[in-house]
Amino acid sequence: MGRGKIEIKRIENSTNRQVTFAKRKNGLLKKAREISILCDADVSVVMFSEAGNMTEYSSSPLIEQLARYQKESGKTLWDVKHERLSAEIDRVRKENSNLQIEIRHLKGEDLKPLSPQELHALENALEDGYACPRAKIKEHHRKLKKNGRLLEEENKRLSFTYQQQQNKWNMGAM
Amino acid sequence: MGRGKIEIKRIENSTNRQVTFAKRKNGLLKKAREISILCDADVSVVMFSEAGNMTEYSSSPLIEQLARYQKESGKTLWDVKHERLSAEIDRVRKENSNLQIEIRHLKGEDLKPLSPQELHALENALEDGYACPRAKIKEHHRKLKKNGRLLEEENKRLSFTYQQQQNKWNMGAM
DNA sequence: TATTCTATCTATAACGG
DNA sequence: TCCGTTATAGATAGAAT
Repeated sequence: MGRGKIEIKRIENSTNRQVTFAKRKNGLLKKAREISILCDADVSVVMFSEAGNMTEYSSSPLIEQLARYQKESGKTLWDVKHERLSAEIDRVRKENSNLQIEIRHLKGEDLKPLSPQELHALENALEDGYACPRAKIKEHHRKLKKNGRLLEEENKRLSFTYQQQQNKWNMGAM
Repeated sequence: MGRGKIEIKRIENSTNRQVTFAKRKNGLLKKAREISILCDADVSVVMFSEAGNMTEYSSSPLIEQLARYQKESGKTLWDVKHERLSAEIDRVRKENSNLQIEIRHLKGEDLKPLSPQELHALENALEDGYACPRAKIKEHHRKLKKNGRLLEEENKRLSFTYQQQQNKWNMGAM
């Protein structure tokens, strides 16, 4: 819905991502309210933006819905919490370590333990679309500098114009 | 949306109410999935139909989102015994997210938000010592292939020697 | 009761300020 | 960043099956 169709995958542009979040957040809350009213259902929605801001909607106190959830699902949220949290820490730590390895590989370090298949995948990651990152960075940097120069020039022009204006006024005042 | 506009109030006809619940439930779940993917957000939805049937969607384990909810909202859903575990998860998650950003930068993506200082640092990371990772990878790959060939040759030599040995023994036994 | 159809209504992507 | 607008994609009410 919108001027163009979009694919459901992470929006790479951070500004667009935030804008879309704000819009869709409201849409989701509206839908949640509507279904709870229309169909006499209990609905809770809890959302965290990337930045960690929380939004919640709950047609009845969340705590009650959770109690109900426990009863229905047979999952004892509180009791097994410790185990699940520990498991999650393990998982996230492991992910962390994998990410660090990936970073080393992208920098060309620690390649020895890689299988030929993995090396191929790594080469592809660097070739397909990404080309040489260094070149991309340099180009981006150049662009920034260029913009910087343009702004400086504009600045000079403006202050010159301003100076002329001042001079005119001063002349008039004499 | 539909053949006619409807007012947002309890649907009195019980059959319609259930049909509408089934349809809108799917719609809500779809929207929840979409926003979590598009905007990299954590989203949980818990719904109970009138009949008490539960449906849940959670982009990450519900338990964690509840822990997070508790922290953000200041509402105590249960004992805070495990706050340290939650804090640790948050910490490692945040680190993960930073690592993912670093990976994108190393691949030359998402450079726009970087300050000139950060760009310099990134350039240095790629230049100092690491050179062009792609070249390094290729070289490493070449070496592996070469080693592979050497091992093959060594293998051939060994099996030839072994064959000779066997022949000798066979001769002796006859 | 669940699914399918489709006319119609709603949400929202892209854009402009 | 946060509105408002508009064209278009998507959701769904009502009906049929």
